Amino acid sequence: MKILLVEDEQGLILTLTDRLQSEGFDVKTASDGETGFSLASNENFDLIILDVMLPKKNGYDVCRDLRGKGVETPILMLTAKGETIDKVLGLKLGADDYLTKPFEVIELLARIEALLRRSPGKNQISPDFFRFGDVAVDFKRAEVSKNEEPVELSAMEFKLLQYLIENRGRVHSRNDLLDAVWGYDAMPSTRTVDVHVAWLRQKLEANPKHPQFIQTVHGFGYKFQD
Amino acid sequence: MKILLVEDEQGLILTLTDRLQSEGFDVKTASDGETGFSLASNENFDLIILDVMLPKKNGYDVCRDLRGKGVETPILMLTAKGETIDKVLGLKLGADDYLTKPFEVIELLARIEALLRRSPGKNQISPDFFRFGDVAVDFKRAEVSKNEEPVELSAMEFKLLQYLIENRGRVHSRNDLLDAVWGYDAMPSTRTVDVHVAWLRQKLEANPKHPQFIQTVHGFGYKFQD
DNA sequence: AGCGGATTTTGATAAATGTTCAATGATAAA
DNA sequence: TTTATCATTGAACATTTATCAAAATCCGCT
Repeated sequence: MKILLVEDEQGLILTLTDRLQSEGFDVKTASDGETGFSLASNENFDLIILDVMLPKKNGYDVCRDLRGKGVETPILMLTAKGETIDKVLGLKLGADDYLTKPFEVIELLARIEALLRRSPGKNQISPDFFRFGDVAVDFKRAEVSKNEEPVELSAMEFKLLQYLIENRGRVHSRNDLLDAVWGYDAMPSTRTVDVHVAWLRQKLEANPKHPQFIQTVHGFGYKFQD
Repeated sequence: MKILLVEDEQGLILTLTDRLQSEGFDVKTASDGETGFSLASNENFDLIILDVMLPKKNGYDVCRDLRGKGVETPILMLTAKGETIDKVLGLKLGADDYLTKPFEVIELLARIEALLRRSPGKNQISPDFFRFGDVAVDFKRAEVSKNEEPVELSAMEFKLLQYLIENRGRVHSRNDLLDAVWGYDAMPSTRTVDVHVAWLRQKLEANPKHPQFIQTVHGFGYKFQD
């Protein structure tokens, strides 16, 4: 589980990062609003912990703008004491929960747990469904749609897509893909994978020339990133 | 499987009803909260799809009150974009899942399947009558007619048709079909299924060369889609 | 049991569809 | 700018599916 912590108080960052990591979370931090916003919009977190008072861009703005961009990651806001009115504001802007400083770390953990538990789909064990951009993939039915329009994928295209999605975030060399998806044993070198990747981009990406999800990692191979 | 759809947007009602019915569900609709509530409390549904914004009584209230009355039918809430906080509220009130508008219909289908799979008494009742194109199938009598003219199907043809219809929408590999319809254990490879499919198409499709209902999914197998 | 017709299976071949490969041009790193 | 890597294309190639008819099987009947 990946958590983004947006907080400027150095001490709190250390305490929380430490504790969260020891709870098994993968933690990234940003110490100002702008950095937080860009991290949150470019990477897929399971939860965002967002302080209200931040340099450059305050928590409310970050929250509102993320929601405006369609980011649906649960957000837990941290407000300073006496900002009662602001809690409501935070919730209106799309936050999912809030916590008033100072707080007990254990309470934070409890709320995190609650938020992660109630975010459906995210913590699904066997994802038989996946959505990215305006593409929807149903693994059970071997069906893909884009903006409600069914997209026809060949069997290989579908298998490749499935593999990339199931192992998203990681880079796969062409050979790994040939091995994992095609079952070929280290065929010397070939453009087969490239061609299939190109087809997938053609059919699924908004702008195939500049793929947003099916990315190439120069010198290494390909990866899926949402 | 009976689904109650509580939604006030006429267009969405049509789209969803249509699709859900073609997936084999028995769909009833209510276009305001009160009607939805009374239908849900008086009849036994397997699933309720509940919009949040509704005339007369909003989705939250419907959800809370149904749970308060002891109705345990799984509820899938539809929230408008940006109502993030409301999702949580919905879950607190006893909803089982939610989906944010706009969504891809196949995502809704996937979530419905997941919810139904989770729910206990999932003994599916297969209808004893089915219609597609100008074909009518009577499962009880094992009779098929096309344009009122009786069509003679052999036993195997009929069983295959029935299986495809009862599991419509899903793709079945030849082996799955051999297993499910013929009861053969993974016979190596055979043209049996193909031939039977061809016969069904010959007898039932308007244009057997370009089947409208009994479709082939290259690389995967066959599926029935209406 | 044996016969005859209907049904089912099978394998061969044709048709449709999907995949691979190598050449070429484009792009990114050094 | 140079070099390495990647994207794209179309034609050759491979696989999968449709169709057909012969062979095998099943089934009701005597």
